[in-house]
Amino acid sequence: MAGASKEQLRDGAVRTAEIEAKPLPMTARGRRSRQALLDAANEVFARDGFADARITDIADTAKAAHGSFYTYFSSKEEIFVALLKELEEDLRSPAERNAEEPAESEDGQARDPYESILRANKAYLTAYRQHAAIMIVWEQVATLNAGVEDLRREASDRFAGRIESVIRHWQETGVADPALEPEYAALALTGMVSNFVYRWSARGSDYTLDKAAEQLSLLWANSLGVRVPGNRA
Amino acid sequence: MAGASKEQLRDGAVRTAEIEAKPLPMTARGRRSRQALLDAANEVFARDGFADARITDIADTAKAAHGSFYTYFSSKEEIFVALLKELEEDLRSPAERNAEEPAESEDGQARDPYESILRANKAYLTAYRQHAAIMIVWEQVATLNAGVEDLRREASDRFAGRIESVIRHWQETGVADPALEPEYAALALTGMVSNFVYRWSARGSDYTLDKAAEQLSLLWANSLGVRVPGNRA
Amino acid sequence: MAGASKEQLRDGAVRTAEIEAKPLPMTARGRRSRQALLDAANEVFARDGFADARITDIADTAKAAHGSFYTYFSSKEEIFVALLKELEEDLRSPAERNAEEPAESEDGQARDPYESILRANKAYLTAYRQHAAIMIVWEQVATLNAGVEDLRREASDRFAGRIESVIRHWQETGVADPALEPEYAALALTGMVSNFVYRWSARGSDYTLDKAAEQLSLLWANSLGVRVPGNRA
Amino acid sequence: MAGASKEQLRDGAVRTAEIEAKPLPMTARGRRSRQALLDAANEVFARDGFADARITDIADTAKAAHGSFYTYFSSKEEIFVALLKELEEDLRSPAERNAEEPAESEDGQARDPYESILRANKAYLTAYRQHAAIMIVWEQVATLNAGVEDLRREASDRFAGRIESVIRHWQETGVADPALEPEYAALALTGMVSNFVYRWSARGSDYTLDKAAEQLSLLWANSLGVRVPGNRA
DNA sequence: CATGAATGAGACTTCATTCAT
DNA sequence: TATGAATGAAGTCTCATTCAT
Repeated sequence: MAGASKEQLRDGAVRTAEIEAKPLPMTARGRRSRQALLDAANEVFARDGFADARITDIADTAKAAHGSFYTYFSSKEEIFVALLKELEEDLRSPAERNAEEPAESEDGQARDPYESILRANKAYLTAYRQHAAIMIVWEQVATLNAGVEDLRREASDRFAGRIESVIRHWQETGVADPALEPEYAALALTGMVSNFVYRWSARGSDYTLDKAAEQLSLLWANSLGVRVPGNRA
Repeated sequence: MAGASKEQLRDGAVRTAEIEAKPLPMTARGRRSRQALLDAANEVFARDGFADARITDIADTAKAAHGSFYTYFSSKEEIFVALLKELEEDLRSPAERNAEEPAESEDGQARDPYESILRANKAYLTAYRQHAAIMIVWEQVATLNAGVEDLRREASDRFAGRIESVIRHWQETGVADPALEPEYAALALTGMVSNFVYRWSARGSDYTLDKAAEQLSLLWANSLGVRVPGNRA
Repeated sequence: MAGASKEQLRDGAVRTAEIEAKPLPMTARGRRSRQALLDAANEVFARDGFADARITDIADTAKAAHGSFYTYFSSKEEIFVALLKELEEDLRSPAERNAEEPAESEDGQARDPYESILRANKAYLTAYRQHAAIMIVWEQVATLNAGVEDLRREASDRFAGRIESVIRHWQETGVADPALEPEYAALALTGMVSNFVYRWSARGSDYTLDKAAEQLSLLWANSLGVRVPGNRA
Repeated sequence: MAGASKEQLRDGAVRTAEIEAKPLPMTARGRRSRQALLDAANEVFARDGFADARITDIADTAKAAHGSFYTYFSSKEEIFVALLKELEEDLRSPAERNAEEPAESEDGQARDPYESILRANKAYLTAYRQHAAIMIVWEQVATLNAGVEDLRREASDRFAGRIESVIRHWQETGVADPALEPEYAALALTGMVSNFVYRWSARGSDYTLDKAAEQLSLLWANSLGVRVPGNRA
């Protein structure tokens, strides 16, 4: 009478209690095992996608017994979400730390708008590239699961929101085209970059990162009406 | 998706592309059954995504016996591809027929570039909107299966390719920024639109289609350096 | 991604729909298979009890593939309940048909009260004996599952209720001790019989059915104050 | 109860009876831990029944590590038997001490038979009531495991045996109906009481203990032919 | 002794696919 | 062709029990 039976018999009332996330391990050994499973999950999800990833494979890859998986996670969903949260930290560092830097360059001058755009795009492309496989899976799963969808929307809204205020600021200071709706523009332009890198990763294209960053930034700058140094009047 | 499926997808990456073993039905009754299955598949894929769609559900939705499915299709992949081919016809009509029109308006004048962009975007948004759910699934499956991936790349390359030549033409005629690489720009801009409509569908946003088309076209025109009528110099 | 995954991903909202009982089979072959599973379940439950019965064993006993079980039942609980319902029919026939007979014997005389008791007890013992193993399991499972508990209570209340009115009638006609509360007495006396037969079955006792019926009836008659023919004044 | 359990129960039927391998703890701390596990087991068995009780839960409830369970007990069966032995002490005190009292009341007169019955029933109902949940589990497990079955039969035989001699004695002294077989009567009447209290516990009935004791005793006395003070001739 | 992590056998379920009618 | 029952491989999850610290 493995598993299901108890719940079924007792109307689930007694022990169900929603989806109680497993507690973090207390010992160092436990932490190592949990981390090994997360690393393995990253590898397996990246390779097989969400739907085809098997818990068995994750455990095997982590060199753990099947059952050990359930010591730390209660489902494929749960480890996937845990993985994304870990990933977010990584992404926030390179991608956002940059944006949080002062708007001035080293020489104390206000940073040139085009240069800001270029730096941001380069940072984004770099970060995405590094985690491309799992990012793609993330995008795929987003449509299926509310929790994941939220994480994703949150992440992209945070980014788009920052861009939106920058655009607004540039409009106020006469740098950007006032005919644009900052909300639409921010959504469209951030989407342009993420879609570009997605397709770029999906096919084995041979665009270089620098060239891509430069072209995307040029489109971005033009579209906003931001002057690009060294470009035609 | 028990067991078999994974293998199929994997093998599919290698072999699928041109299977389509089952012959089209000869009798009217047969054609009706096949069409019912296709319609049902559209509904089920749109609702459940590819991985979670069950052949059982497709058959049930089509009010056919499970076994009947195999009279017309030999796998989930096959009916999915058949569905996409049907879909492409629909998409080509509104979205591309437009683009295939002569570049001149009725009065014999060369069509205004911005107007071209606006028309194209509006047509694309309209078509995508109509088939949003299945388009999203298409995008998801693209990474999993080579046959589907090909269909998808083909479709978007066809579109991006056309844009690419337009840009090239506009650069030659001094309408568009010569600093742009047409290939990058076409990929990025078509991606911008498709990503926008994707996110737009995913959330229940309340942007109107006209406003969205206008803003996207404005960004697009600006980014290329195409003059927008009635906008600041 | 077998089973669980879909439900988990989609919040269970779409397809869960409570516990939709499987439809009865449409073909004769299907009916035969279903019946074979029920018979097998009877055998397995009787031998192993509810908790230790394995679906695998039921399927094997019925000479069906594991998966076939799920064509007709969706869980161990469901087949168990189906089995009990079938059992009830059997029990009702010998045990109750008897009680529903006219209160007069063939010669047109009002039936002797003691004789009524004896006949009822003998019928009950006979029926219970025949299905002893599964009845015991029924009693065990009753505490665990609300649906089964209800079935059981219903069955015994129906029996106790009938006894209660008989006692009341005998009290009114001066046959039975008026100091008794019919409700308590009915519960206690029906319980006495069912408990007796339960313990009797559990151990391999060597009491004979006739002797047991006679002794139980004697206790029963005495306790109510019903005169027993041939007994001391 | 994954896998192992079934075998254990089966083997248990053959071997269990006298295992009790683990030695009692030497230190005070050890004794406290053991007792905490027993108390926890009582709670968990009462709530979940035997088959669904998990060692994990027992350990958790006792606020002990899972591993600690095995310091004191080597299986679910073992702790269950240990628990029953503890329980028996409790039951023997109120229920049997009473019966072991001299058959005379304080004034030196032989105790009235009806009064004896009433006292015994009241004591039994009280004791059972107090431990109802675990008693029910006991009854259920009895069919599964020989060791437990023995304990149970021993307990009820001890009780029924005593009743049997009382009946025999009353028959010899002309107090009870000589047509009764003392063995049957004792089994049936003790069963009547235990079944009554069982059903009474199972449903949330509102019978009072005193009323129940009185009615059961009345039935009991009547059935034996024992004169009930204050009742009709 | 206590702890909590690790193990793995075993049971459950699903569903694509085949087949007899 | 249509039907619906049968099959079984594959994957999920649980939990008693062992073990290193």
